[in-house]
Amino acid sequence: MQHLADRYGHGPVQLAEIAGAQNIPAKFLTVILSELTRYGLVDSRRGRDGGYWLAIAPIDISYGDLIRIMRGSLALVPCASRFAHEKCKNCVEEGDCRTRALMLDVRDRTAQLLDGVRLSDRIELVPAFEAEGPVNDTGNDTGT
Amino acid sequence: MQHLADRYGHGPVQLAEIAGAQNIPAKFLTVILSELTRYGLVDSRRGRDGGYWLAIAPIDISYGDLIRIMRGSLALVPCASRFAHEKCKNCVEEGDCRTRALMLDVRDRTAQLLDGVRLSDRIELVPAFEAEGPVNDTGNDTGT
DNA sequence: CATATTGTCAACAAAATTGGTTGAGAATAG
DNA sequence: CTATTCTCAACCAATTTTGTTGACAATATG
Repeated sequence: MQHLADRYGHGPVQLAEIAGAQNIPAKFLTVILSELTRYGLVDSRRGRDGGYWLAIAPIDISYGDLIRIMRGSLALVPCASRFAHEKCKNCVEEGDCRTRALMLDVRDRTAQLLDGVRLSDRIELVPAFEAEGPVNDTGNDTGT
Repeated sequence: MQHLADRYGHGPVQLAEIAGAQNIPAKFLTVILSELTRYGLVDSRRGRDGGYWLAIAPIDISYGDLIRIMRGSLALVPCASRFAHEKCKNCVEEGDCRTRALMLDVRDRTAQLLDGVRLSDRIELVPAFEAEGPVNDTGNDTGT
């Protein structure tokens, strides 16, 4: 999606290009892209010079929308979804569930962040984690 | 865990009691409780009048800790974990990954919330979702 | 029209995860 | 020594994730 957002307005992008950029098997990507197309997020054209492009301007779609469309909800548990609400199985009464109360809060915070970021936004990149250095107790015990 | 927190200081709680309260097969709960015991969150005693109790005072353990101990990390994707960091497979370079940048933010927000709530805290309960009423477009389109 | 190109889609399948069961112990109290 | 209660490894079944296969449909070009 981000790849398509970057190419928005520049005509169709071909499967092979996206697959290469995303390091994912081309055939598998067809499944994903076809799904996105069915969801209406992406348009496509077949044949020579065919490909995929965003059906919606990247400024008009947030990361929150994306997750809602593709995963059904931003919530971590079904009972904490605000729209696609569903009872968790084997759970206590919802009105008495402390876990649910917390998960609703987590969902709301996540939504507040992800609904504010559009596919067109320049996202502040974070440097890669320093892995397997000679010594790695560099004082950064920032939590998990 | 919440059940054990409520009973903290009142001696061992037996498997059967927790299984009943949590609506979960007793035999399955043994697996979970034994795991919690191995993780050091819970202590246990066998034999008559045996049972489980919290190894740590409920005021000294946050929901964030709980999730870190049991799931390894608060992050939704391995590369967004601050402590148990791991590369996601089939992913682009971490330093270039916008998804990771967002997921790190989500993790931080989640941590800020869950690290601030202790097992001993009285959690504001949320009324159960109104399900399957006669008409349910009650104007609450609050998002998913 | 023929052909090469490129997406579509249903069906299958391997691997991992989730949710759970079984059954043989081992500790503890009485 | 017996009843109670937790321990733990080894399964098992269902589901989800992560793909693969192959036949087909649309499009552009010559």
